Amino acid sequence: MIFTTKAEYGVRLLVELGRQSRQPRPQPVSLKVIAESESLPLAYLERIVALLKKAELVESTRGAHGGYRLARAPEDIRMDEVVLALEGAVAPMTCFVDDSDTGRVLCNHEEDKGHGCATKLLWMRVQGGVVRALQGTTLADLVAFGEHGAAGLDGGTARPEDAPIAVPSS
Amino acid sequence: MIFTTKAEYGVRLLVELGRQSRQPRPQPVSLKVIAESESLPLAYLERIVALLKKAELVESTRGAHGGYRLARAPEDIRMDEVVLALEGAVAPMTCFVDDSDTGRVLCNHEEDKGHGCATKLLWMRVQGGVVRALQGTTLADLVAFGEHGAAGLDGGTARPEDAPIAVPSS
DNA sequence: GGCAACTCCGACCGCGTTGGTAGGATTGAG
DNA sequence: CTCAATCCTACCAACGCGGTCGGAGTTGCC
Repeated sequence: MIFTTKAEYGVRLLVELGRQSRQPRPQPVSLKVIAESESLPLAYLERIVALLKKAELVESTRGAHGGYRLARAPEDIRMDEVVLALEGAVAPMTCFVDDSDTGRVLCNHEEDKGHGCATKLLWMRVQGGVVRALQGTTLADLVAFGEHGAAGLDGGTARPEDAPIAVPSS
Repeated sequence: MIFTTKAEYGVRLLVELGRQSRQPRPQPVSLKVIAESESLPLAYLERIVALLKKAELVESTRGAHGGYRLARAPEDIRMDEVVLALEGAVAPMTCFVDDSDTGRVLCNHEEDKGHGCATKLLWMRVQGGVVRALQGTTLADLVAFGEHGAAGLDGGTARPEDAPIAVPSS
């Protein structure tokens, strides 16, 4: 499993806020409303939205009739930011560490007697695929998708026809 | 983190076998040799290679001078098969279940009052990216990459220039 | 002022998975 | 026979995930 429920719930929450944000006078939405609307545990949502706030993706107003709203327009919220805030990072393997100077990704066991870590090529490609999907999707896309149904699902998704990639018996 | 060490060790193991398989008279390689060569725990490797054998990706000969060898040529071993055997499946979220009749992926909470689960679009795109990277890479690619160094890393990988996607403080 | 509705914050906890280890049974070459 | 290898099952510590609880701070409204 790639993502946990943090990402799932967090994105659902943002979509809900994104719907509200298009109204003429967008009022802040309380977590209680969202929790009931999406059938999610309120206390858990609180911790999730805290991550989004720390990343400056949402803003909050406290007190009665308070709540949350988007810090930017849905078109300007890319999903790589969101997932980074919620899940911490998208790295395919634990051996992927960041060289904090250059920002380049590299592998722990590089020095394996001459030939570098052969698996690196694979993990780089996988990560590239994930990152591209994340960067190419905005919150506005998801909000629109929620309205119009399944339209746009095939845009760059290329659902594997021959390989089910289904959940096995395990 | 997307993959566990099962995938990491398993792929390393296959790469090692892939190197051997190109010799004129390919002898089976014992796990002990691989474990020492890659600095991996032998007992754990045994369990991992069992998964590969069950998926008919490797063959074994028992007894003295026994060991493992690839069941096919490295060019015919695609990484989606390998990861499926090792990790069980590649699904971005727990809510992705397989409709075992059609093989189509769908989501648990479809009926959210009219507008379908809006996050589905995102997870489909992500999964598509992963699956395409996995299907587009063969064991032969990894073996060749291990020899020639970093050549070929950019082939379709599109390393994100502006987004470090680095491991954060967490 | 006081209450109710919110956000905020830290501690706690059961559970399943991950990453190993231990120990032995079986098989085959020399 | 003996040694080297695969095979197989059980066991275990540590960790992260998903979630709860209780309380403290903030604000609108009567």
